[in-house]
Amino acid sequence: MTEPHDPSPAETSQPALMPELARAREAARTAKEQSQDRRAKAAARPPVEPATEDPVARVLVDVPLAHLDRPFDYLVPEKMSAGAVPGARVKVRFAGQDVDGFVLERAVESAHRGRLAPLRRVVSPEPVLPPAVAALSAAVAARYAGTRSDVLRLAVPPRHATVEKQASEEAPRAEVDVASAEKAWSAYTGGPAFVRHLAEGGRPRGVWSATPGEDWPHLLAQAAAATYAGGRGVLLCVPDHRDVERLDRALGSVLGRGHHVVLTADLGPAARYRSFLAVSRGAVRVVVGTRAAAFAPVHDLGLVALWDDGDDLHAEPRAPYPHTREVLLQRAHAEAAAAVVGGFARTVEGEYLLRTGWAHEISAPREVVREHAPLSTITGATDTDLARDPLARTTRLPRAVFDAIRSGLQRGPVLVQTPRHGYAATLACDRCRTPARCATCAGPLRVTSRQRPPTCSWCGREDPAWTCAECGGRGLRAPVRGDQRTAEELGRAFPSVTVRTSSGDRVLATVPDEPSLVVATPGAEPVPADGYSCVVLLDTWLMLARTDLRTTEEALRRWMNAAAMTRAAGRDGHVVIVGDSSEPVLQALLRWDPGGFARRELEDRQSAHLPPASRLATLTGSDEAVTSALDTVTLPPGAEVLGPAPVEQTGPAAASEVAQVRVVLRVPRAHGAELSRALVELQGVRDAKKNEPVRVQVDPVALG
DNA sequence: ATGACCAATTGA
DNA sequence: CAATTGGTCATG
Repeated sequence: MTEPHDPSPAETSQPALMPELARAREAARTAKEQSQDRRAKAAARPPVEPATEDPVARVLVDVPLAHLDRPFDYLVPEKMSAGAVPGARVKVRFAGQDVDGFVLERAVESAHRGRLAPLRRVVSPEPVLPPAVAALSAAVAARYAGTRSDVLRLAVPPRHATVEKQASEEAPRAEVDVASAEKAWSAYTGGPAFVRHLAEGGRPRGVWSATPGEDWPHLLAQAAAATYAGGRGVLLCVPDHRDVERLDRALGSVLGRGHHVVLTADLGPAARYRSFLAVSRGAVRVVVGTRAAAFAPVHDLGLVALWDDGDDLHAEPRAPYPHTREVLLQRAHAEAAAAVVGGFARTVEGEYLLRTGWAHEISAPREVVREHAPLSTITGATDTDLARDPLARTTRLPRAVFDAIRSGLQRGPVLVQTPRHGYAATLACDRCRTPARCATCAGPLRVTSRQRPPTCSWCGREDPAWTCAECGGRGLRAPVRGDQRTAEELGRAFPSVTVRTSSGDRVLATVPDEPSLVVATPGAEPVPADGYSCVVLLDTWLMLARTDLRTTEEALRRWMNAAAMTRAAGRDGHVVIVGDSSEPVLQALLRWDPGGFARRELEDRQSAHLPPASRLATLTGSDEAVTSALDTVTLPPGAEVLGPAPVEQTGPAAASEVAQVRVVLRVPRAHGAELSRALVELQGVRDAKKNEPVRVQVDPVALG
């Protein structure tokens, strides 16, 4: 979506696609029928007096069908003229039903040949869908081959009438010290210039690699303040609620009270709508939130900021599955705003923005990074290593890890990151840790019951006589110990120390600056008051055992996010990585080189024709549905069709549902827009024919 | 989705 | 030949 977006022709209501046909049909009806029709209508409803000014409203109706995803014209009764402003919610009669809709614009006349139905009701004159967001929704729908009504469900929160009656509290006058904002960014090459540019009303775009230990909420708040000082609005999106709270506090301390609002889905309907209205009314122009905030109608948008863009929480799980990064970059483009995409790690998409020159790099010189980085070491931990280490046999921890934890506990809190329980439920060789695969189809082996031998989760064959293809080993192990088990073991190894766990739905926000052990799953690490003295990354090989498109990138991101909480080497901060030191990704972690890793990863992806160099889309549905969709669709030149292949069923509903298959469509990135267009057309045709639905996903975030 | 319309198909 | 079913088209 970074390519220039042409204003969609679908935006304006067009004459009926086949006017001749429409006229012929009209003529075919007898004059008698028509006059009866009119008389019946006139009798049923008193004639509406059209508005004297702009009596036509172009309305986007809320129907889920792809071929109805275009504006329809309605007559505005004079009585509703004042309320039916662009962006207002209305009720209209559509195909014999009362449906919800948004007024996109008012017009003097309609290109529609027939009689216009009047608006039924103005639900509320509050302009909740301003033109910029309407255009954004159209662009996102087009990009993800979805419908605008689906996107609008994500973009406009449900109305709350009580809240709407209340006035929004206006932000006070801003007093911002731009010099201190520049100073906050002085560790980064080009940082102060970037901030100055923001304050001066410019639109710089940067991909920011934060140094380890960076107080990133403070820096984002300073960038926001600089933009705000120049009289413009700011939109900041972060992965989860804890990050929102941190950034909320940072904005409060930099901007003062009342200058920003928090906008997340978990605020609840009333508070969410209150925040939304404060923004849409222009009372407040700095917004921080999760992916639900990406569409917030910020006035005079000057900066969009995204933290940790690799976090899959930025991927919307509801159709059409837009990614916050793409939504924000589209906004930066369309609304001429600056953009910053930041993180400790760098995504290949971030690297691609640099490669194409769309954004420039904001990172610290090598010596600054070194100054902030902890001391990092890698220690091996295969069972053969452990067997040679008597201490490891009793504590199940390699000696180096045990020593590092003991030493770290002298100086402060110690974090142990362990892969999530069930993160990879597959089995692995207990000697070399190679994931165990089915001899017949190479699917992953799992243990489904204590009584049964290991079973392939793809083809279902049992494999009682498995041997490792790598080392010939015959022993299998369930690779995940889980955070609870790890915590118990550490408690026994360090009996006098407090052990806390943070994972799943029991996530700790912070941890005090005193000796204690914290066992956390990736992404759930509590923020230490003054840095961890030591961070241990357990079972790194396990995170790399997945077969997803982003396995390596995602693993490095999680490790860097944990390692970034460690004190600098100068303050005896130590990261111990348990894994294979020959792994290039662990070397990148050791050297703290997110850029180098992203460059290599992007090259690999380009040569393998994977995103972001290529654009992928998946079609999922029953075998028949997917096959017929493939017959119908007109793909752009050079498109590849991979599959169909059966989809691994997951979740509780899996057993009851019909078997699903999936095809992957792939085109060079330059043809991405054409692919999306083709898929929109496909969905339109299929919906119109009432075909069995096929799920279309453009740029799926995970592809196993 | 819902409904209207037309043509082809089925049943007596 | 009427009743039924299925495909196509339109929705303002």
